[in-house]
Formats: sequence, C-alpha cells, structure tokens
Amino acid sequence: MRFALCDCNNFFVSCERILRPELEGKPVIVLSCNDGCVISRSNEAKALGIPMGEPFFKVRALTEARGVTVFSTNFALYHEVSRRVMTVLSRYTDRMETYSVDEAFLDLSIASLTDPVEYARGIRKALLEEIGIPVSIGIASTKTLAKLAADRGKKDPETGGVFSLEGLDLDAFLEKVPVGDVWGIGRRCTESLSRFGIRTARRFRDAKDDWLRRHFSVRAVHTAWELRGISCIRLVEEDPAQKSIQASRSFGKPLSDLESLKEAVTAHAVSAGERLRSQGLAAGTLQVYLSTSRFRGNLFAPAATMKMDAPTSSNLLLVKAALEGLERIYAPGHAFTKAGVTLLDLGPDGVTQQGLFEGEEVLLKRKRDRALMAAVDEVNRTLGEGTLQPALLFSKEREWEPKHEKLSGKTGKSDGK
DNA sequence: TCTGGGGTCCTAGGACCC
DNA sequence: TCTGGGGTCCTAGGACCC
Repeated sequence: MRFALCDCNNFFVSCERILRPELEGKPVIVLSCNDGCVISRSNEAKALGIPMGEPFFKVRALTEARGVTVFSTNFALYHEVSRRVMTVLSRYTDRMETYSVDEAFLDLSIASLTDPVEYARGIRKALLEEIGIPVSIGIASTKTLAKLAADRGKKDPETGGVFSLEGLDLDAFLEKVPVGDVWGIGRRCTESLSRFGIRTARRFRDAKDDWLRRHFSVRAVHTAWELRGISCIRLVEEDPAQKSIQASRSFGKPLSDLESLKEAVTAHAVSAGERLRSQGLAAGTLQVYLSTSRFRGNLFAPAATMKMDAPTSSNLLLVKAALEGLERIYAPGHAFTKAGVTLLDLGPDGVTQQGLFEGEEVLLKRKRDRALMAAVDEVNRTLGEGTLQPALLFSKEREWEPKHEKLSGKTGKSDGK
C-alpha cells in the first residue's frame, strides 16, 4: 500500500489570506467563537510564541503590541475552500478519504506511478496555484506513518513540503519522534507510557501487543502495527452516516436562571433539528446538558437522556423533549457557562414503524409535523435564518448568547466596538 | 474580568435473563 | 449462617481527533 496524507498548512489562516493576500508573511491568528481560544496561527504568529489553544485574553496584549491580525472564525469560508481543495485532490486519485476539513488521505498505490514524491509535488503546486492553499504531503505505507511524514514535511523546510518514508530507515526516523506526536496517542496515553519509560515512537512500536492491549486498548495495538508498516486502519471513501448531532455554545456570561437556560436549550434543539432534517435523518434519543466552568470551582455538569416515543425530526418534539430534560436537571444556585443538546440514535426519516398501539391520528400528526418543518426550513432558507422560530426565542435579552465583541471578523481590529 | 465546537470509538460495569 | 455462573445488551464516561 501507498498512502499520502495531504494536510493544509495553518488552514483557517490560509483561508483568510486568500481574501487578504497582503497578510502573506505577516502574523495572523484565528479565534474560536466567543472570543475564546486561538485555533489557527500563521508561522509568523507561531514564531511570536502564541501557543495553539491559548485563551485569547492571555495573548491579547502581545497581539496588539506585535501587530498580529486577529480573525473570528468564518466557517462558511473554510468549508467552501475545503470543498475546492478536495475537488482538486480527487483529480489525482480514484480513492481518497476526506478526513477532516483540512486533511485528506489519498491512495497512491497507482501501478503506473514511478515517482510518488514528484507526483505529490504536482499536487502541492496545483493547490497553491489554483486555490492559494499551501499544504504538506506525507507518503508512507500506512496512514499513521503518512501522518508523521506530513508533519516532517510541514516542519522541515528542506523537504519542500513533501516527505516520503518509503525506502527510509524507519528505526532512525521513529527514534526521533516523541510518542505523543503519533496519531492516536493522546495526552493521557503519553503520560502513562512515559511512566513505563516509553517516550519515542520507536519504543512504542516495539512494545508487545498483549502488553499494549492490557494497559491501553485495541487501538493502541493498531497504532503499533501501523508504525511497523502494516496497514490496519483502512481508507474510508464514502462518508458513513452520521451517528450524532450536537449543538452547544458557551454563554456570553455565566447564567443561573431557568428562563435564560430554556432559551439557550431551545435554540440548540432548533439548530440541531435543522441539521438533522438537512440530512434527511430522524433522532430516537435527545440528550440535554448544562455545565459550569471547568476552570473554577467544582465542575457541575448534569445531563438528561430523553427517549423519543418514535424517531422524530420535528422541532416541536425535539424542543419539548429538550425542555423537559432541562427541567429535570436544572438546579438553582449554579453559575452555568454552557448548555448543549445532542441528538442520537439517528436513522433515515420517514421510515419509522407504526407503534403497536398507535392509531391513525398519531400517524397523521407525524405527517403534519413533517410538512410543517419542511415549510419552516424553506422559509428560513429563503428569508434568512431565524425568520421562523419558537416564540421563546423572540425574546428580549438573549443573555445566553455568546459575546462577539471587539472583533469584526473583517478588519481584525481589536477596537473594542 | 475573559478559557471552542463537533465528532468517533472503546471499555467497564450495571441491568437483565436463564 | 451459607447466597451460581454465564451470557447479552445498554449506557456513561473517558480518550482521542480536527
């Protein structure tokens, strides 16, 4: 097998630079919503010592002092750019997996291909010239190794953005890779491994299967096999049906009162429901949860799981279930900072079985609900999001809404407006 | 003062059954 | 007083990913 991993460099920043080419070579960062954390950094911003995931308030002064351009996220833009990147990539192989918004695995086991590295350079050039997105490409016999190769391509300028592990001394390569850099080895696992004296990818690769299985999980075993060059994480070509849909937001400020929480939970149920219907799915279970800040005091994060009578895609039923769940878990006197709704047990809409004791009216009502939702979605699509929504949401304060102060998302000026 | 959002998979342990 | 064994299913929570 020959896999290539194509990974867009500093993807969100690179997308913003397409619209603002003059920012090339300048420090740029993109923030998560709610002015939260730094989630994408240009190389220049990395060089200034701005860490990934850092809360913005901790680096705000630095960004102002050093003239860093700051963007809010613009997911519509990133998804559009992503779609175009994937389209270009699909010209270069018959088999590929869109792994995330900014990464794709390509099957390059192409018989006629004599020089994979040169081929990858062609891909890289096309993406840069046609879309303006710089990428790193790693080539190896397994997906896990291809990820490591792409990392090397990204960090080592001498590679020109393309690095292949084929025909290389893997022992020497893996010896220099910290085990925590391996795909699938997270923070906790890295800590545990360190206690056993395993700190490099090479040591991990050479651990015994049953030992890994005992102390970690089957996935750790798979990862070790992949590092040995034996492919056992396969390419997933068609995107499998989604298994859950989540809608959650941190509040602009901590909230304790039930009324505000009801609004937030209603909004999340509506938003999750829209996405549910846009995929032609229905949900059999709904979860609703609240959470206090994980950074101060004792974490309090109650959750309720609501089984629907039958799988549904109706906002009316989803909102009802969400509010019932909320009533169940709400406790006064807590400073909640976040609420969310998750839809589970997803399946195709419209094929639900008639329950044993359900009469004609139930079916009729379901039919009406579906027609109503279709109409609501159509109106919101043509007249704008939120044109039709539950009365509860046409309220006054909207205290629960995330704050989006200070950043226009266009100029990137932190001007306090 | 201020700390993202949306996913997947695995596992342990409880519930239940015979 | 003494209190089986083994199987399946479900779920909550943990870990990981981008």
